[in-house]
Amino acid sequence: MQVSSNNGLQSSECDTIGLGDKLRDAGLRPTRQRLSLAHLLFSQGNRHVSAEALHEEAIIARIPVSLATVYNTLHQFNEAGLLRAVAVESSKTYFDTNTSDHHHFFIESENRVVDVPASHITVTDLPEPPEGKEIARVDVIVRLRDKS
Amino acid sequence: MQVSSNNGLQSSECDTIGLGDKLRDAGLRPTRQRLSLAHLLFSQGNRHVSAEALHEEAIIARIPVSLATVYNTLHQFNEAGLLRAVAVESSKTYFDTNTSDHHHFFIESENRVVDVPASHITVTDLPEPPEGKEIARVDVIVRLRDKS
DNA sequence: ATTTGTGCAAATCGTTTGCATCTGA
DNA sequence: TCAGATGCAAACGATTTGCACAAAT
Repeated sequence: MQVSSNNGLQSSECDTIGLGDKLRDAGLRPTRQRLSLAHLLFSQGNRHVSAEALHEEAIIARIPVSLATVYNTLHQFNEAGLLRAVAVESSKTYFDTNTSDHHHFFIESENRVVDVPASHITVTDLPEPPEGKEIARVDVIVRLRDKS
Repeated sequence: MQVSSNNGLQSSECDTIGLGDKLRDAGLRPTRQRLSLAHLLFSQGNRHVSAEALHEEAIIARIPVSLATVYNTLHQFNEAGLLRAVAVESSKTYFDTNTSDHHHFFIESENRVVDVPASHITVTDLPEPPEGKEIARVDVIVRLRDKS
């Protein structure tokens, strides 16, 4: 839960070096705002953020970045495989920093996405995909409601 | 007025009488536009429609109905359990006329939702829901991409 | 210097809402 | 009658886009 980020310049190459390479490898220029956002996203364990939430976080951390850039960045990260957009029936889009094979709870009352605890859920008996298609991935959403 | 509130008779492609009862049972007044939309929705087998698509269909079928009413109606049907909103990562909301327990393909290249052929897909090893929550339902989305 | 990213505001898109007008029971 | 439905247009929230400016290579 460390939040304080050096606003902008990162002369200390501790973990921003890794991020820089990560971005470069993904074909993205390691700019200030991309590095900052990447830091917010990837240095706090697995997260599920909306663009708006990340933007607010950035502002609070005194990282000057516009909402448009946050959207751009999230999509670029998503396409680069650094993030994963989660499919939930909600007006907003959520991005998951955990790109490994796993599934989600969706808490209806809070509009919140949570990882399903490790390695639970097994999907078997998958159907044949239609002609000319292949399975890109399988998403399981366990929708939770408040116990009545 | 007819008195039946049984569930035995399903109207797939019959008259609007069955639909009228269906709506009445759901606590919805069987108005012209609701009956017409219900007819479009339920007399053609299982469908996955967006509000806009259904609206266009209605216009083409010379059923005068506003887009706002289509939205209202879809949501009312959804809450009444006559339809099911499908969670896909897409800007639009899709409604499924098949309310039974089943799962979906999502064809990325066409932004289209399709039922998974009967009774395929088994989900096991479901996790314990967090304290105070219960599982409302489990959705599986098999995302398909064009075979490369 | 050239290319790519960024910020801002305006534009878009899907969806919702306010309100005056209709309609079905 | 009269609560409940409908249509329209304006309002809305999330996301995108156009373009001038700034930063990275």
